[in-house]
Amino acid sequence: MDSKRYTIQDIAREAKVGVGTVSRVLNNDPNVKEATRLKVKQVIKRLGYQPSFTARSLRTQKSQTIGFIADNVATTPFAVNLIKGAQDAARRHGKLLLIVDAGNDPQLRERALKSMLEREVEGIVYAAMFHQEVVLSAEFRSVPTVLVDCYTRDKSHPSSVPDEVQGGKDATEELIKNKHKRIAIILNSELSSPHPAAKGRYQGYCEALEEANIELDPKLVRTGDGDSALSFKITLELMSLAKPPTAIFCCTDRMAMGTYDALKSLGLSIPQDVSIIGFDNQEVIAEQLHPPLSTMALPHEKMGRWSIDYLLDKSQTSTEQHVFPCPLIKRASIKDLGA
Amino acid sequence: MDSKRYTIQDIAREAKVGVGTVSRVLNNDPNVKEATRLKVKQVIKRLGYQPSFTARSLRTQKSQTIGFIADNVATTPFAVNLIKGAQDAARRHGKLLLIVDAGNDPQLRERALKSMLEREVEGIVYAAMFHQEVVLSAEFRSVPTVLVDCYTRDKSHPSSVPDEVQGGKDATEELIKNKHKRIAIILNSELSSPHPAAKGRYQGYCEALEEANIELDPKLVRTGDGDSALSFKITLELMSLAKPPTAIFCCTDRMAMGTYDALKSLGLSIPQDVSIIGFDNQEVIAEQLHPPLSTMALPHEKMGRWSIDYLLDKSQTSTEQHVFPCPLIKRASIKDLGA
DNA sequence: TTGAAAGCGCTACCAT
DNA sequence: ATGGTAGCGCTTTCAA
Repeated sequence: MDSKRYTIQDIAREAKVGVGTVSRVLNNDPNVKEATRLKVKQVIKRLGYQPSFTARSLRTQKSQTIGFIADNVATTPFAVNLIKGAQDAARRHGKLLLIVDAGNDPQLRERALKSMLEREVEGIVYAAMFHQEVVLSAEFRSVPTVLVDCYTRDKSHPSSVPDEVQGGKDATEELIKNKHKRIAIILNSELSSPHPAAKGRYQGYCEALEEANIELDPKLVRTGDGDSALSFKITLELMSLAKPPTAIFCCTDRMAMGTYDALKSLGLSIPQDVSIIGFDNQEVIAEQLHPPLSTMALPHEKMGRWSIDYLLDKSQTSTEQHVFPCPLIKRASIKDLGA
Repeated sequence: MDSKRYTIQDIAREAKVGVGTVSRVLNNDPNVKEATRLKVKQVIKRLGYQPSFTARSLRTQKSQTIGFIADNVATTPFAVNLIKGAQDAARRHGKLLLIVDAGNDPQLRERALKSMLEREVEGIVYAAMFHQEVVLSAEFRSVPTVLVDCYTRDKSHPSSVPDEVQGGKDATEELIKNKHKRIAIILNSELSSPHPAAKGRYQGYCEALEEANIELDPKLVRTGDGDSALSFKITLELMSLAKPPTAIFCCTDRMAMGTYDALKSLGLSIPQDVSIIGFDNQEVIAEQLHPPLSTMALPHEKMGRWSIDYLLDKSQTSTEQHVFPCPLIKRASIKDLGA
């Protein structure tokens, strides 16, 4: 292994210059004669010298490192795009990410923060794996912190969240555009739950219906739990209505799986008999379903990217609450009734 | 924000002791009088002093940090358990993970390694997101490196990979145990491809058949591409055989989705008419499928955990190539023909 | 048991 | 344009 690390002194001695000059070469200081620069660079290359980030950090008080605390990556794998976005942005800025998954455990979260603070991170991004309100300890005030897919009640930290209302509205409008009038919605949780997703998506659904002058039929709004099994059952019930829906808005791609199954078990085909739109764009489902599922994408990658950019650029000066639109991903689960 | 960070000097002055003593208290050195220790601890607490990791690292040449380079987390979300396992192990050892997703780009990979080396990481774990051979630059020899879900041809780095053969064998045996004799297999890639998964799982399938004295029927072995669409088509063909299979081993849960669909479109039910076993235990599929899919789990979390433990404990002394078994996850897609 | 002092490898300032 | 030097905040001798 690494027999011996060279230091800036070794380079200086070998190149017969002062350490200051070596440092200047390292940092691309223009005040170095071209000849000297070349000479130094050569020695650096020959010895395979690697500057010590630690020493540099100590001196400059900049770690070039950002802490990323996630609340539960493992259980919500499709949210990894959040990390991908954050990481891409970090790389552009020349930073590295110290990532820890605190698994929704407040104690782990504090310990992670502490470890990161010790390492003098330049900031923290705290990411929830689904849209929710969070409460952060006061410690988070000691370092610039930006929130992703979550927010604090007092909006004291900058945050970025998906636009659930617009998503719900656009999904419904897509169905309306295709001349559907009897549009069922299967919510992903109780409207009374604290999670903004169900509430927002439902509100968007209502708004779209209203603007299109379609009367909301309470029989067509049902409450699921986000999983396929219950959605299967609900779909069966929906289709046994006197006037069954021609389209179903599943507030979760996972629920769409159950709905697909139920419809097929009834001998109905998608989208000929019933059109479906999902939400989340959980690729492994939406792309593998038969036919591929049209759905609203969560802007995970964009939110991740934004969080780093904002942290580095403006988190000192404001606490913007940024809302990202959820784009429609068209696939093949919607039929145009007007055609 | 952070008005002013205190240093060890501040604490020493305030507690009227030398910095050495403060340092000793910080590091739980037994050679400190209890009274002094208490006094110092009090000042530390009162001032909210946080030791600087950077300074400590510089002095001790230990960063307490490990680099984790992944080749493509984003496209293979179910492999995040790998990160989870690594991170849990790291926490137990009091280390933090510097994670970068190099997205299968060798150049990014080198840059990531360089950044990590600068930060004086104590080691690197390089993780592929599916089982494969990798070629690593010589740079990786300058720091302890352990491989996960991949290996180098010359086995010069310790590595951990899933036991594809055992997985394929156990999957097939589970079917045989349930009295199936006509067992089809849908491979996830060409046998000639460089990926060990298809080859290993197929080998396990052959071994299980042979040990049970079941003759292998070439008509029952088909080559898919890992996705549901092709698997759908293959399943249709399989079922139109003169003697169709009573069970299908899908080498990928995603392919099982297509198989489910095809079977249902034929009016066949699972597992009454045909039994299915998958591979990967991609939870969002296996759990949401109807009925839930029995499948072989990839030992991602265990491999991740092992990689850190091994790195910290023994990577200096050997280059073990560790093979982890793939456990069977029983759900409801297999019928016992003997019952 | 404790304090003082010497660095860890680097940057930045002050001379020259 | 360059060299010398003083720290950054800590740990670890060495003396006392």
